[in-house]
Amino acid sequence: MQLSQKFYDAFKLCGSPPIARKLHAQLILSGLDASLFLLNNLLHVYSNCGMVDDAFRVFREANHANIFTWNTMLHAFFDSGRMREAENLFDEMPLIVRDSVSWTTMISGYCQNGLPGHSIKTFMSMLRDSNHDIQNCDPFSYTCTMKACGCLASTRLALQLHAHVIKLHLGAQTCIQNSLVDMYIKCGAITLAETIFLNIESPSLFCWNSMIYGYSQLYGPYEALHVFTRMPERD
RNA sequence: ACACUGACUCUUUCC
Repeated sequence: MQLSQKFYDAFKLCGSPPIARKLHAQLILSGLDASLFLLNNLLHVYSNCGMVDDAFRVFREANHANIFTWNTMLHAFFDSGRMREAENLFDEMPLIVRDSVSWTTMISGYCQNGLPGHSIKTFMSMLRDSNHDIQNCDPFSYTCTMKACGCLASTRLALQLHAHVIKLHLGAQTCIQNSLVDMYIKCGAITLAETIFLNIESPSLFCWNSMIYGYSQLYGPYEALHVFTRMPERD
């Protein structure tokens, strides 16, 4: 077995700061810290262990950062609530490097840090600034944006996003349907959620849970329970 | 090198 493979496996298992540091030291000693692939994995390990500063040190010392390096670091900052640093990093990213993952990380990062309004603004920037249409058709960008819309509880915006995903022919994708249902529920627009839900041949667990939540909020526990009993598979 | 980055619901007993 290759040594690099061993590092890769060890990174996958590593969940504690002392082990992370030890692996880092051994990576340097072995000379394999020249491998960007392994450095990217180390970056992810540091991020998972809540060691953002160590992650950033690895990032700065990496000679030729690729898209994985940038995006992993971006996510690391948001994960630890360091939004300003995430923003700075995003601004520093060369435009050629930025991809739909970078944008989606920004959108979801703001939302997870309690700033759904920023998510929407970022989404608008994405549509405006990235000329590549392919980059604007990533379903993950829309699931994250719709989540932010739900947090804002804006039915008006929800309808616009809905029209947008239909126009891009993303409406048949399961994750998009999940997000549409949940977005409308969070906006309190249960009729619109039902319209989507009833048109899905086999709704996912995500959808069912969103509907149950919606009914419980609007009609109380008994109606919610009624929906629950109609689920084909309960867990 | 077919390995590395972002999602969508609920839950996750401190009181």
